[in-house]
Amino acid sequence: MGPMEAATKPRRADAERNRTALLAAAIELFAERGLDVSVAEIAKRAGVGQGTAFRHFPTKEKLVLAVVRLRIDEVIAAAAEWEERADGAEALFGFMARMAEVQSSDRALFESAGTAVLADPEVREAHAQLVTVVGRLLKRAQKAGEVRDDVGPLDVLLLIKAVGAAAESLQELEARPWRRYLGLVRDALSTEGAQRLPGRPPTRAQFERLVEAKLAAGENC
Amino acid sequence: MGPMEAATKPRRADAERNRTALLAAAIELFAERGLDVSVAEIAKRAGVGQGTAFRHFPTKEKLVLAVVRLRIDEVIAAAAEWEERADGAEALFGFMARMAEVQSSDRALFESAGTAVLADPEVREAHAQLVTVVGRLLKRAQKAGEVRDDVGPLDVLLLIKAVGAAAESLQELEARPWRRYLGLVRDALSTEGAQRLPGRPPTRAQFERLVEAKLAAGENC
DNA sequence: ACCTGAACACCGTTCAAGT
DNA sequence: ACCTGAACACCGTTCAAGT
Repeated sequence: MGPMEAATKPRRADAERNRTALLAAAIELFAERGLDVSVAEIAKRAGVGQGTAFRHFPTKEKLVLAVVRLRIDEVIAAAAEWEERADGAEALFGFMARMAEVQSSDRALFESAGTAVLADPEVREAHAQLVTVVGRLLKRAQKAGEVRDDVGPLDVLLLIKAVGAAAESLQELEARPWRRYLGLVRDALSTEGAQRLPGRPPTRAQFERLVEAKLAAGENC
Repeated sequence: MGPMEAATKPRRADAERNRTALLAAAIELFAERGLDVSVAEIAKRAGVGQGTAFRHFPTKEKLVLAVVRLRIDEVIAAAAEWEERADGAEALFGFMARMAEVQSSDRALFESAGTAVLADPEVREAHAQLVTVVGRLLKRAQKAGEVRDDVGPLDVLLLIKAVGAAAESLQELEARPWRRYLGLVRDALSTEGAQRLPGRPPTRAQFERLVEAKLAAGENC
């Protein structure tokens, strides 16, 4: 193994196997029954002792965050795809639809979207990447004159979260309830009939400071 | 006491006092530290044994629902006020701003907005009232030609939830972050530049059926 | 009729003992 | 170096004993 792979420290073969088994079990169970499945059950489905689960993920939250990280990577890939496939508003809303769907199909990503997630360094980096690529999609749609100028990439991500929140109550009622609220967001972001917006677009720098302040203040024993 | 007051069954004096003390303590603690404060702590602040808490509210969820019910009553009152004070879009968005603020100041209302809340008969009735009065506000704004015709009162309530979800991450960053996203919703609901929306406005009848289906299926041991 | 605190089940987390 | 299951603390809920 070359020096480039130093990032992922080498693990014993069984440890590596157990880790991936735990992640797979967690993904399955979180998607099936939400975030309140017990770690004991995840460990059982993965075929390991519960002590092993806590060795790999020292807290349940860390396990959730590992799953969230995988989902964000998925979403980043989708954004990159749309960046090549289309342009302007089409690419932006194509991506937003994809992310809304991922969010609806897995509550893990949604429930922990925005707030404490950024405390985890890995998730933080993935989030930064996501903001960057969404920023590119947004800028192109704005340059084309199709999307209003007074919103930023973090607004876009928060709006996807908003769409998921609205659609959540209608989950079992329709196939893709988020389509309706994404339609409203499309009209909201359109340059047509855009009124002056209160406040300024949130920035990643602000987000970072907010997280650091929380980490400093919160004595999460 | 006349036959009209049969709704609220009479309680012993100490029971009545304990019940209100519990509710007051719950309101305080939920607002301060979120829904994860323990019932034991609520009981302690109310100055009663924890057994007493469970006698009045047989489950923690019931206690939360009682608080939610009070908040909904508050919001209904605000809607009625705006109905008298103003007209058209002004009244609708004045109300929406008020509800967004209540939602931001107390996570209890927000976290349990939309889904399982309607299983509780009291909350269900309050919710029905809320939908009715919001429907009136909405209809007037639509008649005035200021708000698009293809949305219903439940859309409005879900959009307020959405605004709260978007603003949540920015809570400590700005004073009233929801104002920004309510601004976007205003543009989305405006007749100006409204594109055809996928799906149909959700109805209360659908909501009721959804809840009944959940109650029938869910064997919440 | 209502109050109380001890007792129970469950879950996240830790750790001594194994390989 | 890693695995394991028993043990601990905490929380929602129940209940026998009190008034």
